[in-house]
Amino acid sequence: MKPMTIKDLANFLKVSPSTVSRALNNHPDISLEVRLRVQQLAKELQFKPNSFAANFRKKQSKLIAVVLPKIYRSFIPDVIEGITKKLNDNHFQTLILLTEDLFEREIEAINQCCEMRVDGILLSLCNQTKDLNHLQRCQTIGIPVVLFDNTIKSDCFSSVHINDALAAGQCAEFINKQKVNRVAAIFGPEELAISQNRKLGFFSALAKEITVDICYAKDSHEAYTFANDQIKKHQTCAFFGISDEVLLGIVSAVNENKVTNESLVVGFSDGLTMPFLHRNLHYINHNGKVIGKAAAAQILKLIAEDEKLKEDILIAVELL
Amino acid sequence: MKPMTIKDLANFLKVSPSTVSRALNNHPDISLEVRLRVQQLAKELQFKPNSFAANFRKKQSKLIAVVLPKIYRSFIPDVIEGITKKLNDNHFQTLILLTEDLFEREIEAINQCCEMRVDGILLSLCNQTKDLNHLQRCQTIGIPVVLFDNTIKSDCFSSVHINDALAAGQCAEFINKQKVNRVAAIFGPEELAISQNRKLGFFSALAKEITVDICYAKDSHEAYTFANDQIKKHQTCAFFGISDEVLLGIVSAVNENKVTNESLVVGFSDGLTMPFLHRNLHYINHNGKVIGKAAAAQILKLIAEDEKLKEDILIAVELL
DNA sequence: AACGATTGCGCAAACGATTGCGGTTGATTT
DNA sequence: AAATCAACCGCAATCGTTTGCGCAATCGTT
Repeated sequence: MKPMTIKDLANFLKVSPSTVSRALNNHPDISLEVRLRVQQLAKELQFKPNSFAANFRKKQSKLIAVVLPKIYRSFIPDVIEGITKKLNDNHFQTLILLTEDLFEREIEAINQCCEMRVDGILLSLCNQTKDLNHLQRCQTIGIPVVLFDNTIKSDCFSSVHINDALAAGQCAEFINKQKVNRVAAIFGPEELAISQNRKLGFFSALAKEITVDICYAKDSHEAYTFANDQIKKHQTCAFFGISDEVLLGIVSAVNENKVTNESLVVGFSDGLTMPFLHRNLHYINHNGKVIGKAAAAQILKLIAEDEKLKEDILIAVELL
Repeated sequence: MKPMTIKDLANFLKVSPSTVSRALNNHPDISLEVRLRVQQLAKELQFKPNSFAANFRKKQSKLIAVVLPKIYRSFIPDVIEGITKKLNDNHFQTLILLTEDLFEREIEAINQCCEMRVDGILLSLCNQTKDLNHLQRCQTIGIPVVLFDNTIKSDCFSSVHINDALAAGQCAEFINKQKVNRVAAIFGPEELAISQNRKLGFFSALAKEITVDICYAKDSHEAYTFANDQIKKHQTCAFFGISDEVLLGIVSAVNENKVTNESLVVGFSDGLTMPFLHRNLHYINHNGKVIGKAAAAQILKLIAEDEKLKEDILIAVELL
């Protein structure tokens, strides 16, 4: 059955289509009486204007694309929830594009966004991405972009993340106070900006007399192996982990070696899984929902404003 | 700067807009020569037709909505990845709508889908949902719907999930063989279909002489508390957990009571986190990616077909 | 050579909502 | 009483692409 159009309503009510349109949009030109009559019939008939036609005419999609490498088990789900909630409240919808951490797929995704005329892009870069040239097209078309989570420096695009160096420094200072003389620090892939920043912050704050064993782990398993080795070799009992995935490996090794209670584990976590597994875990609460909301808020701001200005937003975190 | 249109291209090439359109879509009516000329210029100028206009005209959005309660830490991220990958390969995009496990929000989401004219809906019900009346509108408009994960019986809509009862039965049989006489079984919220099905399958397969202590846990913490109690009360050393979240609570309790090595843990898991934390874990590999792909494939099939037929798809699983 | 079939392209009408502009009322002002 | 003005509503163009139909040119057949 062919769906109703604004014309059908207009014919039925003996008014013009333009009047129906304006009435439905609460345009002040339409008298209260007519407006109510239109709106009521629309409600009764469950009529909704074809948003295709409207968007086409108004040149807006009410769509925000979220482009990211993959939906890791922790953090990212929260980010997405934060984003969609914020966007929904403002009558925008969330589109998910996955790059699988491949640069070509990122380019492709960005192009698709342009073709679909999304109103904005929230982008978490994949690790191979070294520059932002592929975003030029967005700039010329005028699609605002906000970088989040995995970002690189840019003087064109807004970004949202936590102050990684500062937070890692807090972790180091906490370890300083614990009177340990050796710590195993496990970061993510070395080329990641996030790894670099946190490493810098960690080292510049850590007491000089503490020996550090470093590892760059790409997953839980590598973290586990390294932590296990360190325990066996040096009886290490203090650990720093850059993410929930890494922390999982650490805690697994600690448990298996039955040194759970003597061990101190510090790192970045969303606080939803890991504290269950280790009572002596101290973590920077890396709350995805907050970041997602902030990123969404920023893109909405950019859409609303005419002159797009860059703005780097730092989310405050605390050590729990 | 105003973006290029098909007319601009046409003027430049001294052909009609219709020819450009057909050339771009590889319509056989257009000679190879003209077709190539058009396509090359389009490539050079990075021209992409306005998909709004095209979709509007063709009455299709190339959008599939995924409607679900929330993005839990495990399983769902994989489902989403499976879906988007499959859809992307077929030139569809993924829209995420979160219901927060609220029935009103589910209705709202479905309505939004109808208004946006999505081409299909993948729906995981929220727990309050008791019937499928709110999907009627989709039926009359002709938007295909596929239920996945959390579903209820329906004779109109296709569904995709694993054979919960059978899989739970496999778990029970495994426990039967282990010569234990007591097991703590932890399910999810009692009203959930998934809980009911797995419980039924589990009990009908479990040896009669084994004593079962049941709990319905809504999160890791409740599972932990119950498991902890059971260990203290009955020295329970065999556990069944319905999900990764529940298993996390179990393993946490087991570890804390230092009965890790003596304990047997069986349940449903995606196999990505839990096997790390407990070496003696046997699990039904509840692979989200496979389910996501199957659901996406089904919705694509429904879109392609003219007469929408219902089909319940059972994903095979194995005990690892 | 005459006639039907095929190929290749343009014309113009959609698709459904929005919106600038202009026209019709009736009320208010001078 | 004429003029001014505001309040309301309709006309028609518009957004950019697709597509049914028609027309001309070319091709092949008897």
